Amino acid sequence: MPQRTVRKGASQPGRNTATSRGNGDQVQSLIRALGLLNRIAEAPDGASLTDLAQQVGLPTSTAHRLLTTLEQERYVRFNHEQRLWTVGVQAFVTGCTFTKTRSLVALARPHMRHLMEEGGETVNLAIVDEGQAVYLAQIECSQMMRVFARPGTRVPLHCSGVGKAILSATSDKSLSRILHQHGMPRLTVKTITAPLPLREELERVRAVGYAVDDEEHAVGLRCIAAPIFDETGDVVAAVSASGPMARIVEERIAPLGGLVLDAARAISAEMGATLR
Amino acid sequence: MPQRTVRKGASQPGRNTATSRGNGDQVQSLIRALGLLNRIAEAPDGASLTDLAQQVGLPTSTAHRLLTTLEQERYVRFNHEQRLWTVGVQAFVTGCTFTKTRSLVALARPHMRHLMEEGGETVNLAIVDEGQAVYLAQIECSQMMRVFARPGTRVPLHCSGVGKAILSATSDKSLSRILHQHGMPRLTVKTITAPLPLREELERVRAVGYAVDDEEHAVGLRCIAAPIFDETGDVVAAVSASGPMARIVEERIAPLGGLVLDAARAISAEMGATLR
DNA sequence: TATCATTTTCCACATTGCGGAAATCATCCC
DNA sequence: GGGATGATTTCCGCAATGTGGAAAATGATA
Repeated sequence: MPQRTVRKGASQPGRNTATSRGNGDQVQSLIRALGLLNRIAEAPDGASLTDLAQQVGLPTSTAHRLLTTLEQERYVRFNHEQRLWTVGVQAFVTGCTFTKTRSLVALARPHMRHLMEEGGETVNLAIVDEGQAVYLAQIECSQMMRVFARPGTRVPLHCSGVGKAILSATSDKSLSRILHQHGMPRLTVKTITAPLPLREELERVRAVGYAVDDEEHAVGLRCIAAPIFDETGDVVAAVSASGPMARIVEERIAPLGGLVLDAARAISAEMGATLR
Repeated sequence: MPQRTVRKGASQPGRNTATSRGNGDQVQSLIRALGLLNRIAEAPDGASLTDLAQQVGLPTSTAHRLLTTLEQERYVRFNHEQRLWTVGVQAFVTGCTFTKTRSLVALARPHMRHLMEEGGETVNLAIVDEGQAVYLAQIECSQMMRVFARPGTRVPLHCSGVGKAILSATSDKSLSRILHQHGMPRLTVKTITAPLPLREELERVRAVGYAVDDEEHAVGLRCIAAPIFDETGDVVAAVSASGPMARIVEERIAPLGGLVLDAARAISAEMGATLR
């Protein structure tokens, strides 16, 4: 008897009269295909069919069928020489329209540019999603040594400038939930990895208005960030200016923090937030 | 008897013994879901369920089921107030990894930056896909008046700088196929809308090495572009510098063209192309 | 409150997606 | 070159899954 993966709905096994179907059910093949797509996106230089099939727990034939369908629609590409699957053009085209729908990016860009010019450092914009930050846009500074933070990248909240800025304006209940869900993995020796020190740190952030990430995410990197609010008063995003420790020295933190805070406030204001 | 959309394979209707299945068949529900996703991406500010269902030719119940599944995986978002579907974060995250896999972007960036600094205009990188150009990356200049060309946007080849640069290095056979497939829609009064003048124009492009888009795509916009080749000698992309007519005056075309050509050659060289 | 226009849920039906197995294609090692 | 290994691609019978009509909920409009 062929073993079938049962639906999420978890109907009693054995019983399969038509009426036993769960209610909140979704399209299986689509969920599986998107799972494959996510895995491909996670793999830095592509993944092979067998790897992918194993990762998502599907027989290769099924995975192959889904992949070729995705390929037909140009959401994935198959490199015949290397026999690796990578993300396709159409996924890029579709994905890029995300920022178009969020007027946030359009509103923020001029302020980000201004901040880059005043502060002289690369400026990033990130939004909150599922307890993580996602970089949306970047204005690069013209220095030789620059910070890399590709739009579309996810970063943890507990150990990044934008993350701490966001958390500083998050309710304690949400904070606990996020920490519980994602934990506090250590990325560098300076990463804060316990809730209590983090809460103390967030208290400091609230006091000055901006967060400082001091090599907590990557060695040699300093980052200053402030939260952005929407018209309901909720945090929706954060702006940051970041650069190498060698350039953003101790004395520059306060003035740069002021500039970042100004930019964040200006963007919040455009979003319809009432200044506090 | 419920009417079912038949598969691509086009087996004889009525006959549905197991053996009648076509060979090149794909997963229907996935194709439909991606179709919906594409439509959502095309709609500037989101689309309603009924609109979407109508556009892709599906009953609303089916469209709704697919959409909620896409939503569950965060590939689309549903705005409850406006009752509109828009592209979701995960589509953005996945789509952004496309540029990571193409080392082209990484190789090109430094040269693009250099070109922007030398030329003082916004620099774009676009690749060829299905007879169109897709903007991949942009380095903005610091002028107040800047050109907008969002990465992920598709543009026609016959009426854009990058497009003409690409076509200038395309075989005549491919050129005919592309023109036949996409036509030559008029975007401005200056758009070239007939094959013969275009071929003459491409001859001029080949002679000087760079293409000039003189308000053919958008009024007031001038754009200078050159093709990028890979190690096999095929065109894979183009770089461009673009700005307002008022700034890129007649006398600047030649020097700027030289800079653009230099950048394109440098990137081609990094891609392993042998200079001609 | 009544009417219309959407969205969401429900459910029987059979089409469509599934996966084991076999065939094909590449690559490596003797 | 042969043949063994590991991957991809095709095949095909089975029934689970996706489908779409219709009805129920929800919301907007008058």
